[in-house]
Amino acid sequence: MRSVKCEAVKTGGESTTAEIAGAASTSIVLSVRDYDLAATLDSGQVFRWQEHQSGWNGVIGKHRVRLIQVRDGIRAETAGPVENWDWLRDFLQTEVDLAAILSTFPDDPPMRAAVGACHGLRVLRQDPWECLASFILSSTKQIVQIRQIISLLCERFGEPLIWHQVGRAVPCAPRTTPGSQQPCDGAHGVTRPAMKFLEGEGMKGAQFSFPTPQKIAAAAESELRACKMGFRAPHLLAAARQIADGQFDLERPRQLPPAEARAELMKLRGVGGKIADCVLLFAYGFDAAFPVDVWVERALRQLYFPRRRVTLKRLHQFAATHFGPHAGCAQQYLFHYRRTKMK
DNA sequence: AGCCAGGCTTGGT
DNA sequence: ACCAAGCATGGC
Repeated sequence: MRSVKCEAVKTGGESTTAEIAGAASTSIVLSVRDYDLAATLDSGQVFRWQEHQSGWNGVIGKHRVRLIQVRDGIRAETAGPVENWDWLRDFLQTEVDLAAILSTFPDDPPMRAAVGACHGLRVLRQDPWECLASFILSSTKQIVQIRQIISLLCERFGEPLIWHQVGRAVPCAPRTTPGSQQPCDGAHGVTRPAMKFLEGEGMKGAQFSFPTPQKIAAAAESELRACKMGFRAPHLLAAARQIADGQFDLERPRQLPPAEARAELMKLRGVGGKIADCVLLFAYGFDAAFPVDVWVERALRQLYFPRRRVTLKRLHQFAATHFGPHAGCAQQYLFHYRRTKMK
């Protein structure tokens, strides 16, 4: 039995429970402990989530979603009715036992400090293509700039989701199904959004799906450069083409042992060791993958090797042996701790 | 092996 | 208001 509470859908006084009854609703509360939504969505794993009026607006696949931290877990609201919320649980990884992961971390002062300062920080599970493309665009960029590039990319190459009805289109009239209560607005075959949040400023940048590899592959390099991605444009274009023409199978790394999956990803243009590690961890769920960026490098040097000269290679060796089977999660704590809580 | 490749932020004046 | 320096990673 899943630890999920289902909320009633407000449709003319009628009360339905999603999932249990197999009916669709536009909101749900995923009950979960030890989950800091803000820290998780703002820890350099994902780049499209915007905080707005004490909630977070974003896109998961073709779903426009608003997430709110509530007492017992995370409340989600969507644009259209949803019958099965597994995609949301998968993205948020709400069924992961965080305490069990933390118990595998090394018991040393730096790790205790990082964990103590970042309660409820989680590792998400992203779509491989979106994750790969995002991290190709991340190289030598700061998080604010990565956000801007991806936002432009989605605006110009993604599908508009403004009035998007998840699943099949619902006819305008007559009304028979719950969750499609609005009168026709002239656009046949779509319904109007159920929630206020789906209109206005709060959803800027969260109105488009992430463009497919096919869509990017068909773009001109100059169009991509116009999204301010600079020298990353040819990298993204080449990677998109490798995937679009079937030369590279995004599902393959999933079935490979970690080292081989990493090597496979590094066959893609614009993907080196660091970006491969990010995709292994954030998209494919290789829990031991340990991406080392400047923040993590600084954290490792300051916390584990103060006043000692250590090569980057040595840091990698240390990381590979010291942090255990969930090193990637440990890395996320070190990253967030160093970036937001130290000096 | 060292240099180059956007553009945004930061800090100095 | 303006300008220079810093960032941060893969490719040649």
